[in-house]
Amino acid sequence: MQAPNPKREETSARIIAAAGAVFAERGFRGTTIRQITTRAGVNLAAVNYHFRDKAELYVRVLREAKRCATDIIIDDIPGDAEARLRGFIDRFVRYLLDPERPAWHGRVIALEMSNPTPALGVIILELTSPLYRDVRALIGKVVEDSASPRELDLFALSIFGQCVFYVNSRPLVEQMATDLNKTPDRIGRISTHIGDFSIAALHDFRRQANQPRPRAAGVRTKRLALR
Amino acid sequence: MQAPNPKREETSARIIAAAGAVFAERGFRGTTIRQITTRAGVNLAAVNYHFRDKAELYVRVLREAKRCATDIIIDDIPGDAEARLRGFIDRFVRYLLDPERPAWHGRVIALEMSNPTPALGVIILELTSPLYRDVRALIGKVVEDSASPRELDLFALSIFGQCVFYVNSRPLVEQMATDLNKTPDRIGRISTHIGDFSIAALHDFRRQANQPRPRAAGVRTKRLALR
DNA sequence: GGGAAATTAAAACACCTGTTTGAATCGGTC
DNA sequence: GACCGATTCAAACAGGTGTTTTAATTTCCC
Repeated sequence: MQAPNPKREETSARIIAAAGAVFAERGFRGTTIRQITTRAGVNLAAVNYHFRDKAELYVRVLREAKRCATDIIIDDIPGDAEARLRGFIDRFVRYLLDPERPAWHGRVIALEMSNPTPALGVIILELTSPLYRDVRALIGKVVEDSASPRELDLFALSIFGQCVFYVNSRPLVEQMATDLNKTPDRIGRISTHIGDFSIAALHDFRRQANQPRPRAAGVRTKRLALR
Repeated sequence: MQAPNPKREETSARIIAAAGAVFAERGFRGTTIRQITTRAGVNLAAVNYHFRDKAELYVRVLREAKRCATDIIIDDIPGDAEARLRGFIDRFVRYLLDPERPAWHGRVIALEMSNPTPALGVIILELTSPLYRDVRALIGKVVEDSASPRELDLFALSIFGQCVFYVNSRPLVEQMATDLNKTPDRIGRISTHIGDFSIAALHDFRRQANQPRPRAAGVRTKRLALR
């Protein structure tokens, strides 16, 4: 009624919703247009009519996932650097795992990163780059600028890695940590843990950086003679 | 010459090598038999002749990756629990990232875990289950049995997550941590970092568990009012 | 209600997929 | 050299893929 094409919006939305779910489950290559249209309850040709082709539909799905990720921005989180880092982790984990939102929002992005298509560069990196940069800067504040750029990267990757693992290797998580999945506030529990775990490691790094003589010389640099 | 079927062994091996590389790059569903046979320089029908079908070849590839992962076992690593945990992390990271081995060994398993096929249960979990169990027990020793089963799971997942991230989200790692990839001993640097990061977090947990009154009450359990 | 545009529907298209076929070639043995 | 099983090869197969086509239907405006 409001737009010149009322039905168009509806079926487009239904296709995107169905496509998001299937893409998140089977990846771009593993998904067929017939799976999408069947799930959406629309005709097979609808995808090529409303979107140009399968690739463009995929881009639209990624864009939608990206759009819903903008509220992860950490500018509005109050408190000191540590609290803001905890806040980011909480939001990020919820974005990835919260069943309230369409389950595919986080997973379709994680899948695209582990199995990239040409869409990776134009969409995903646009989303992750500022996020990564902000988190990296935040970590720098937590350790009071005592880390080198390379160390900042390692810290950031450790934090991202912990978060993404739950959605990227879900079968393993569900198989191994069986009683964790039964926890009532599972997501909150995970988020709090990753925050505790990471903050503790960063504090330890800052402490060792501030006292030039490490408490146990050689421990941090000990390399193992293996293999 | 040695076996009753000299050529058979050779082309089988070439197919497995080529298939491993392609499967690791594009996943099971995204890989075509023609890609494999072209890369291996063998006839198209060779796959169905030497292996029954594509699925069985995939299982053989996973089995090969699993076979080469057996030397990650941590029984033979000397030292205390902390040193053994560091040793495991080092071996695991090298298994995933070391370009010396066929690059697909770790990645084909990581891909299978993020995008499972029916082969997941019968191969991958056979490999990861004992690994996970051992690491979990090792963590228990590091924190001197002060962690609940659920907390042990969270710790183990944090460590695995950090390691797997580098191979699972490789595009992001390469794009973001640019100068890390230029580091000469990149893999050793990563392994050492994950060890430091995790051990520090575990030590902090043990310290707080041993002194019943936490140094800053409320910090560990503080939940953020976001969204 | 008539008519033009937008949308849906069914069918077909060309192409690629995994797999099979049957003949050609190779390897060693008598 | 002739034989025979094992292996390779080119060709073809049935089925599924993304996409296009063409007609039917709906929607909205006059």
